[in-house]
Amino acid sequence: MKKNLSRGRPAGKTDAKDRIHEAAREQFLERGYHDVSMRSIAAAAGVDAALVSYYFGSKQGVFAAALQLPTNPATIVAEELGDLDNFAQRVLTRVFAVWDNPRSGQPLAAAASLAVSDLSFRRVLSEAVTRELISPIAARLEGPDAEPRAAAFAAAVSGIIFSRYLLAVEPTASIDAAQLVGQLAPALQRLITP
Amino acid sequence: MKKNLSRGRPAGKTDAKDRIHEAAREQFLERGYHDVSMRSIAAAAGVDAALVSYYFGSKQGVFAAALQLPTNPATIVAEELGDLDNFAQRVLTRVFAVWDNPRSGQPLAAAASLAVSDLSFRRVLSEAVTRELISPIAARLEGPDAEPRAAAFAAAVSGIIFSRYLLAVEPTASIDAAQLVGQLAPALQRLITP
DNA sequence: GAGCTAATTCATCAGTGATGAGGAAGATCA
DNA sequence: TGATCTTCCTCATCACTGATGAATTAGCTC
Repeated sequence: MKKNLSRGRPAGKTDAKDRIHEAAREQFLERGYHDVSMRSIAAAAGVDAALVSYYFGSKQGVFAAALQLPTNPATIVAEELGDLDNFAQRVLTRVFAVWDNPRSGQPLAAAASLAVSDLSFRRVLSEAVTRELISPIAARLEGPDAEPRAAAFAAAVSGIIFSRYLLAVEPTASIDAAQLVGQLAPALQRLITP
Repeated sequence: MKKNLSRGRPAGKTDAKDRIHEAAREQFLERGYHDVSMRSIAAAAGVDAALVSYYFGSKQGVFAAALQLPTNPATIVAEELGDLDNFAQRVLTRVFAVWDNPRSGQPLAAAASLAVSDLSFRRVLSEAVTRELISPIAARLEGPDAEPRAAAFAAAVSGIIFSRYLLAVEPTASIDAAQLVGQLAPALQRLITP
């Protein structure tokens, strides 16, 4: 549409890549993956659409770069794994804190929702869950069936996340986090220390 | 590409709509929503792409029609709601039976994964979960916080589904259904009858 | 047979992600 | 200084996508 009439490298320092990154992050967080286009990102950044490909390779590339996850869920587990008493309660409390915070929760939600619909992302996420969440927990558990029990715990937690943040099922989505912890923690704790 | 040279209504009875429906179902189940195009459906059905829109209105329309869910999850809950003893165990057993069966599980998985990535589908599914799953369960529960407790139960169950069938996290994805029920049922039962 | 409706293809539209060609500025090295 | 190379950037274009209006033909009703 709008011809720029200035081909070639512009004079002075260049911040186009940062502007693209910022515009991409804004749009992906607000509108999700499929409702954002290369061209809409480029337009918001005041740049030709080809430049997005030039810097980030592909749409998935921009997405991955824009949503650098600020809080790795695995670190939560690692930090709380010290002792297993009230493990469920502490993990849930921190999980809600992260996901309820827009700065960290929105990117996580965007990434998770893409993972469900995209095969290659799904494989990455599924392996990460096993490697960084389930295995460390299982290593601390006593008794038989450590691995499946840890997996059951992870599944339950991800279900809460799924319902509250991805599907937004009421009343789970709107309820106070502390109250939710109170209701869930005892049952989930039983999964790992029966 | 291939010109047909025969415009207008063809002679004889017409089964084009059924062929489209069948081709759509096949492709959606095998390749998911985004990797299937109107044109690929039409080609498989031996028909012009515009005919798909003509019969089903839109891509979402074909999708919804093609994946008429063969087993409504709500009926499982309704049928098991008779008494609350071992409710968790019975529901889990039936849930796994439905999702492990490809005929019913694949469409459910396809629908769920689209719901996560598409806003309008998400609203529909989220309201359906509240209306058809949580509210009926809550109505049977005694004590305070019936609604949130029912929601917590639904969240936990959907988490198992999410991990096992959508993300396919190991070992939850490959483990025997009966064993999974044994590990999960007691904890989940506590959510609805503490 | 006249007219209406249903079924079908075709042409076309605006939009998508991606890629190669080319141009202009800066960096490097003689 | 100048020649060459690399980086940054736009433009044109490709093969697709979902969608829609026009044209065409068959069957139905009166």
